[in-house]
This record gives sequence, C-alpha cells and structure tokens, in this order.
Amino acid sequence: MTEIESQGATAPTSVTELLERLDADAEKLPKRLRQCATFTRRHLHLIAVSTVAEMAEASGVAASAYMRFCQALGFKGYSEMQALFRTQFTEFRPGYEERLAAVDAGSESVGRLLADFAESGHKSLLSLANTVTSDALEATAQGLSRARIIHVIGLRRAFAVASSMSYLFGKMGVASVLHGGSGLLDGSAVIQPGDAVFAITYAPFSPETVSLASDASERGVPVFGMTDTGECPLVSVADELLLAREDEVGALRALNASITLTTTLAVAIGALREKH
Amino acid sequence: MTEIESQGATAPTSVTELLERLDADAEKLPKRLRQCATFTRRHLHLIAVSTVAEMAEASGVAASAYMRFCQALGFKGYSEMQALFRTQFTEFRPGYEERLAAVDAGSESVGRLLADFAESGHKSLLSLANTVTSDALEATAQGLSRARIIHVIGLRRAFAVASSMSYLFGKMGVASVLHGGSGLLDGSAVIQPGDAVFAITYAPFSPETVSLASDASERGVPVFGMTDTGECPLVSVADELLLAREDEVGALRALNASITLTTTLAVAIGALREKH
DNA sequence: CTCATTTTGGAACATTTATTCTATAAAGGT
DNA sequence: ACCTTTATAGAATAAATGTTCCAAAATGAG
Repeated sequence: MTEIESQGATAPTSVTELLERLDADAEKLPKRLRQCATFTRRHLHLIAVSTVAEMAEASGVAASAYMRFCQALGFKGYSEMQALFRTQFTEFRPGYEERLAAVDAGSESVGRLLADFAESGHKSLLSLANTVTSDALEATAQGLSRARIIHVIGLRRAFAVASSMSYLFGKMGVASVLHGGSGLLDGSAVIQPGDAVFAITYAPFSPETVSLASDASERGVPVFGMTDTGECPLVSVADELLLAREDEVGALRALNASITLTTTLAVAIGALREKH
Repeated sequence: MTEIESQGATAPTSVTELLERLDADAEKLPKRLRQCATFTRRHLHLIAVSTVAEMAEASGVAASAYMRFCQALGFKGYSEMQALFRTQFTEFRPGYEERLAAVDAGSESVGRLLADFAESGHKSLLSLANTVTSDALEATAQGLSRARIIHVIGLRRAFAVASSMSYLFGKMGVASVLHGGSGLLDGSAVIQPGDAVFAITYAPFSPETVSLASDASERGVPVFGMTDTGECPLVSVADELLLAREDEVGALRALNASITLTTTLAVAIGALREKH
C-alpha cells in the first residue's frame, strides 16, 4: 500500500476541500506533480472545460503525470476530479419551466438567482446589438470626441454607469466631468461652449438629468444620451439618443447592456481622440 | 441539397451570432429541434460542460436529435458547437504586442467594437455561471445579511460596481455605507463590531481597499470580497472571496460579470434581510 | 560509487462520447 | 385515402479521451 493509495480514502467533495488539499500537499509532492498543483490552483476554472491532455500540456507535464496528480489528490482519476467542477454548474440547472418566475429570492437558492441574472444579461446584450444602429453609435462617438470636455451625468441607478464611463475617460486621457456625485448638478456654470454632454437616465427619468441636458442644449452645447425606453424626454433635446434596454428579472434589472454600451463608447472616443 | 446543408455554409462564429440564429430559426424548426433550441437558449452555459447525451436528455430529446439540431445551426456537429463555448476559457491572455494592436480601435468601426464588447459580455457571463459556486455565493449572502451595516468598498475601476451595489442596498432597505467616494477611506472609526465589509478590487489591487479589508478583519469584522483573479491578496483576509473573471477586448474589460454578480448578491441579501 | 526506490514519459489499452445510419413513424400535399 | 417527404429514435460505428503499464531516468541512502 503506497502513500498515494492511503490518501485515496479521502477524496475532496467540494472545491473548498480541494483547495485545502492542494495547499496542504503542495510541498510534499514530487516536482512534476507540484507543477500540476501550482498551475491547477491558479487555473481552477479550466478543469471543467478541458481534457487531461490539455491540462497536462498547460501545466507542462505529461498526461500520465497529471493523471497521477489527480490520484494523489484522492480522486480515482481525472474524470472524477472534473465531475466535481462540472456538477457545480449543472446543479444550477433549473427545471424545464420556461418563464422566469418573479423573484422570490427568499425561497430560491442564490445560485439559481445568479443563473437568472446571467440569462437576463445575455438577453440584454442581444437586444443591445439589435437596437443600437451603427450610425447612431458612430455619430455619438464622433460628436463626443470633438468636445473639449465631456460632461457625464447619471443619477440613482444610472450613477454607476456614469461613473464607470467617467473612469474610462480618465484612463484614456479624455477630459471629462462626472456630475451628480458631488452636488455639481447645476451645470450651467461649468458647461461651456465647445463641451458636450452625455446624459444617462432610466424610466422614471430623473428631472435633474433632463433639465441639465435641456439647459445645455439650449445654450448650443451638443447633447447625447442613453436611456432604456423610447419615451424618454431626452429624445427632443439630444442630438442622438441611444437605447439600451435591460431585461428584467422580476422587477429588477442588472446593467449589462448599459455598461457594455458606455464602455464601447468610451473606448471608441478614446481612440478617436488620439487621432485628432 | 437539403435545407440543412444550405444553412451549413454559415456556422455561427460567436456566441452573439449563435443567439441570433437561435432566435431567428426557432419557429421554423421541427418540434424536437425546437425543444433543443428553447432549452439551449436558456441554458447556454451548460454546453461547455455537458455531453450531447446530457444536453439531449435535458432538452427531452434523443441524442441524435440534438445532433441534428447542432447541424441545423450550421455546425458540423456537437463538438464544434461546444468548442465555441470552451475556447473562451482556454484562451490565455494574449501578449502585450497583440493587446496593443487590438486596442488600436480607431481602425475598427464603432459598430464592430460594440459587437466585440457584447460578445465579450456573453463570455464573461458564461464564465461567471461556470466559476462561481453556489456554496460560496450562499455563504457570502448569508454572511452579509447578518451584518448591521454593510460597508462596500471599491476604488478606481471597481467604484462603479461598488456604487451600483450600494444603490441597490439602499433601494432594498439594507443599511450600507459606500466607501471611497468621499474620503471615508480610513474606516477604522466607522466600521464597528457587528458590521461586515464587502471589498471589490481588481488586479493590480488597490492597496487602500486591501488595507481597509485587513484592518476590518483583524478587528473581527467579517470580510467578503469580489475580485478577478485567484492571486488577489484578499484571499487571506476574506471569509469568502468571489471570482468574477471578465473577458477582455484588447486590454479592456467591461464589467458584466461583476455587475451581474453584485446585483445578484444585493437582491439575495435584501430578500434574506426581510426574513430576519 | 552502487543499489534500491521513486518518479517520469510515452505507448498500449479501455472506456466514454460523438456521429452516422437505418428502419419506422409522422406530417403534408393532391 | 394515398403517396411523398420529412422527422424521429435507437442501434451501429467512428473518434476522442481517460487510464494503466512499463521501461528508462532520476534520486537518494549507505
């Protein structure tokens, strides 16, 4: 009976256990098997979708070595170890019921809730690609890239999106001001000719955002915007108004489409700026 | 030449394309194949980790039917379709040269860029569903829901995520403090026993976030966190550390996985709180 | 230095999984 | 109602993947 076989009695039954085992055994293992351990520890997520051959190559060892590694951990073989990671996902598998039930998170498992939001995210992204036209995007990017300073405004739910956009602008060396966080709401003083406004608001629309955009527009400053429905009051004041419809889970929405759209815009504008 | 063969010319090369194809074809497909379509549409993330047999059974059809479904979509077979979902995990970070070339977004049309980010978003969401375990999620939600006040901290890129989470907490009547925006960074005074910390930081990790989390942890306050790689220094101080890997477009990342994960958490915590 | 022990990589083997084929059933048109 | 076309399920086959074995290399103790 070898060392390895005696460990075989205790096969990890959860990722946590596996990680603990990895940390504990790492130093006792021979060279090649330790290579497996260090690579695997850093790239756990690959196990579920890779073959032994792939994991072995990525770890820089022979397939048979990776095999022994699995057994040293207490598994019967690679398949058993892989199963541990695969079942994590298939347990999410909800019944065949089609409709997303309204969120009754109290009775639902949190895992199921995540699956719902992920699904919702997919839908939002799809819808985004199908609603936003290349032309509108291009026009918005062009318009904003010509501005001296871009004023980003978004309140409440839109604030996270606005701040992410503003962060990206900063990263790319595009001058921008993030309104709304620090009481800069009356923008008339800061918003100068040559600037541009990017306003984000969702139904029910923040009056502050709308009025700031209107003011800017009246003073001849170009206004662009993003919202979630066609009924947004910004339609009349904005040069271009992008639509990012977010799918709902119950009454709740994540911000996948919005974040994706604004990130795209920020990157595009950063790139256009560099050319000027 | 049959209908199926004529579609074979155009096999989806991205998740986005696949989804569009699914939506477009769903109604034209025969009964069993439509079952495949609707199930697959809702459980996209299972493809990477399941066999045909499993997908077929879950869809309620024979394996050969699921096979024909893949071919109707334009793939040569199931393996080819699965590859589309698996490669996203196995692709390692491209070298810096490639990254810089990809960031040269000026050469790309803005519309194309949006498609890239949408595709990237799909990947991030799939990866999210595949990496986050139900257990870790549940533990985090439980842990945070027991806190008197939840301190949310996220700087730079993570700030948008933190602020969205904090907004949701507010909406759901969960007491929370958003650190980082207004110089509240030395939390020792505000963070009291009975509270909990949720820290968000991405590589390269903000020292401020890490030290605030460490301080809290040393003082016996439970710490939870979210990051994007296993190498995060929070591993050692956090009770649970969730991983939200974001797929990259060039060197850039949107925040789809993060936003989805934190939204899920916030909703779950709100629901748990109501029960107490 | 030598021998016993452990570790290693590759080839052989076994198992699982994907794919194709075929007979049967269902659907659609005249 | 008949015939033609299309869809279906299960059995048969092909491909891939996992696992074991063994000879050779490395290691380490005496």
